[in-house]
Amino acid sequence: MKSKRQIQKESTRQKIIDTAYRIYATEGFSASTAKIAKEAGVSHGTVFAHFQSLNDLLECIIGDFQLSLAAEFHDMGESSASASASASVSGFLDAHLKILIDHEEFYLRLITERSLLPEEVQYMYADNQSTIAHHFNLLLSREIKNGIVKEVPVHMLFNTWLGMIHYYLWNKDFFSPDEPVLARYAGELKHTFISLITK
Amino acid sequence: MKSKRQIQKESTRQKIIDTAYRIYATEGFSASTAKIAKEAGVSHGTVFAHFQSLNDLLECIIGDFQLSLAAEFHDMGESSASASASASVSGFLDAHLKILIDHEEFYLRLITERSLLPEEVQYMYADNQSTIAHHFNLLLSREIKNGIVKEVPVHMLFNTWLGMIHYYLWNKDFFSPDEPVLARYAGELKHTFISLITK
Amino acid sequence: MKSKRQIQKESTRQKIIDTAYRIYATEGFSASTAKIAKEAGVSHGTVFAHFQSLNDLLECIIGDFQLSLAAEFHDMGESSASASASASVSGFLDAHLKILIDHEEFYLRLITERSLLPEEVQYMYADNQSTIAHHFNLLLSREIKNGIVKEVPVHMLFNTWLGMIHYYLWNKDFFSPDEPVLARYAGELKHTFISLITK
Amino acid sequence: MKSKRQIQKESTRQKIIDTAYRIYATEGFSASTAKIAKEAGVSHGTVFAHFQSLNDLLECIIGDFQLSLAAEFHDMGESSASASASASVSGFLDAHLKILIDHEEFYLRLITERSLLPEEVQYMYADNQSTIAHHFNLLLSREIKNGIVKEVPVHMLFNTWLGMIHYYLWNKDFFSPDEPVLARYAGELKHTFISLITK
DNA sequence: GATGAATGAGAATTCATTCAT
DNA sequence: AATGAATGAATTCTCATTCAT
Repeated sequence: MKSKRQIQKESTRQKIIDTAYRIYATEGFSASTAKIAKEAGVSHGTVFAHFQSLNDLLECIIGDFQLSLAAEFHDMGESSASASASASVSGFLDAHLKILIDHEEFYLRLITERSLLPEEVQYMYADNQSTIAHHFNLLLSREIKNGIVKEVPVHMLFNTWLGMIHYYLWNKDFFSPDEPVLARYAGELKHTFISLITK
Repeated sequence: MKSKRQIQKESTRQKIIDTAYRIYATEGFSASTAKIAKEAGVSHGTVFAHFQSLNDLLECIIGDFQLSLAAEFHDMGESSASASASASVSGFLDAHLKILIDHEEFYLRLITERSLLPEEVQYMYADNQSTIAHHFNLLLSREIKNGIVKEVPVHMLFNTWLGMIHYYLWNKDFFSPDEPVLARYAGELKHTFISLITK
Repeated sequence: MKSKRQIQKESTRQKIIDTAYRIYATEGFSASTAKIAKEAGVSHGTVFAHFQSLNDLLECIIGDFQLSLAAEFHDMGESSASASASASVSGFLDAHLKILIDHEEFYLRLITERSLLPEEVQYMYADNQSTIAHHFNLLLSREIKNGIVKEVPVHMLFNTWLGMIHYYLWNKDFFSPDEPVLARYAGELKHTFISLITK
Repeated sequence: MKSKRQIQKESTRQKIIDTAYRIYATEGFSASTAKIAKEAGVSHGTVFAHFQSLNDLLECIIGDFQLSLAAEFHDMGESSASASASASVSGFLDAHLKILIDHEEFYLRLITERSLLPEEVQYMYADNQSTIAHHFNLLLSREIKNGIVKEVPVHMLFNTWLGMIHYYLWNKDFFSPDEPVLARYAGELKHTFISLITK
């Protein structure tokens, strides 16, 4: 049972988190704490009442993001596993792309402005990738055994796939400066990847 | 025949450039001009005596880097063209990797922090990539015609290759925190890529 | 009812304003924000917490000054109008001089360094002069009609009067280096002006 | 007999002086020594080989200006004295205006940016005015004795005249922002002044 | 005598962080 | 718990001045 005060506190904290997420997604991680406070409708000091430092805030925002992404990846894995027989690599790639497309803006900031982030945060996502890697690898291993996919170490296939996606995100300004990149190139990316991995 | 003063001036300029290059490579492009001056053993003002502004310094350092990289890429293309008949994709990938391996640290910063850099510098990057893409595509087109490489649009092959490399660079801390990544994974990357693109 | 913090904030702001006013009056408008902060007993950053920029500070200080001067000029006009029949040029000049005498130091800086000030501030000056010109011209027009004052365009009479005053202010160091000029020469200035304009 | 070296030296000095004068006239006294050197076609250090400090340069430039102005005023006085009988106040004012019109640009900088100048220089012109004042007063005294000009202390008449002129110069941006003020208002100024001083 | 590279003391401004309220 | 005024270190950049060449 939470006291009214605790509820209030958590609501404030959430307001800060939501605002920070939104501002970071749209303006990048160099946004000032003062701006976040203002947009969140709280005082500047309140930010530091909830987060010891800017680093803490970043860790929280980015950590939360990674967690929610991980959860989506997990669900994705589950659903493809539950429909195991019919689970296809194609369907998996679609699901993966969909998730990234849904969070492109923030994800893009994360990979393009990584150097602005505190060290603790910079590599958080590493853990995260393993969830998706796991399911991906299961699926691919089966296809390799079935003789459909080339006999390439599955982790390399995964890295190739992620490399392609990140390359497009990272060069968004080149590929698609004014609208989301992933949605635009999803088909081409998937098609190329499948062409490459199949015998 | 240079006067002593000209030599000294160029030496100072070079000290600044070298120091800036080193600091940018190790700490990233947000290093302050004051720090560069201090490490170079010159006064803060001297930096601005040689470069009108921080942007100018960045343009110079990054521009020089891009130019030297472009020159190396060009030579690489030439040598593979001169040995045209025997020119192999494999050799090309080796050459490409070698160049990047030689400049890994700075190249890593460049691709990691590109979005934080002034616009003028960002364009250089794009120009540069097209040089290598050109040679790469020529080679691959031939191999496709020869029926060795899969019929995938060559630009996608290029993007896949660069994606892989950048992915490993970008995740250096995960793949190889204490030593250069590319040297370590060059073989695996090349092998994977060739396995994928060949029929 | 103001909270303690509001009072303190305003007190700090006032400290900055007062100090800036004093320093500008004594040393001119090229005084640095650091100096103002130090003399005001606040940190340098505090100046920018209260004023977005140096320009804003100048606008505030000078604007306030102009406004208070304008108010005094306005009152002066009113009182001479209310006593319309008996309103004399002589009284008007006395009132005008009195106001300037009260603010001689800052007014001197304003007319001496106007060209160095940001544009926004420069316009204030012009507006201000027109207020006093208006009342002055009304009075003089009547006297001209009455045949007391020479038939010279009233704007030229105004310019002559202001020219005389500004000339003495501008040459304070020559006329009266150690004490206010206007107080010292008010009588002579007024007497000369009246002698000149009367037939 | 000057050695070649001395001649060279003086020529360099003169180049600096001429350039400084021109730049100060057109851009104001905040022009940097580096710019003056560059425009003069000499090295930055050369400026300081000829003038111990920026202040020295300013003193020289402004001093020279004052001297040449004084010389012109002196000649003006002589010519009006030589033609004594026919010398008129009107002619004198014309001559005075003409000299100022010829040097309006620099003179304007001198009176509008005085606060940027070192103290030693700020009041130089005081001495200068006495030359013209002398002739002016002689002429006016005679006219007063002749009953043409009002019996007002001649120094006040002089100050009034100078006040008018300075007022127009000082407010050039208001009276005539894009072309010289004095030439434009010379007639009006003179006419007003004469109207005022005559009985 | 002339050079011009190097200097270093400022200049305005930003911003995460603190703490009395 | 929330406030927000105050802090001060850090940033880029300017410029008169010096001195080895």
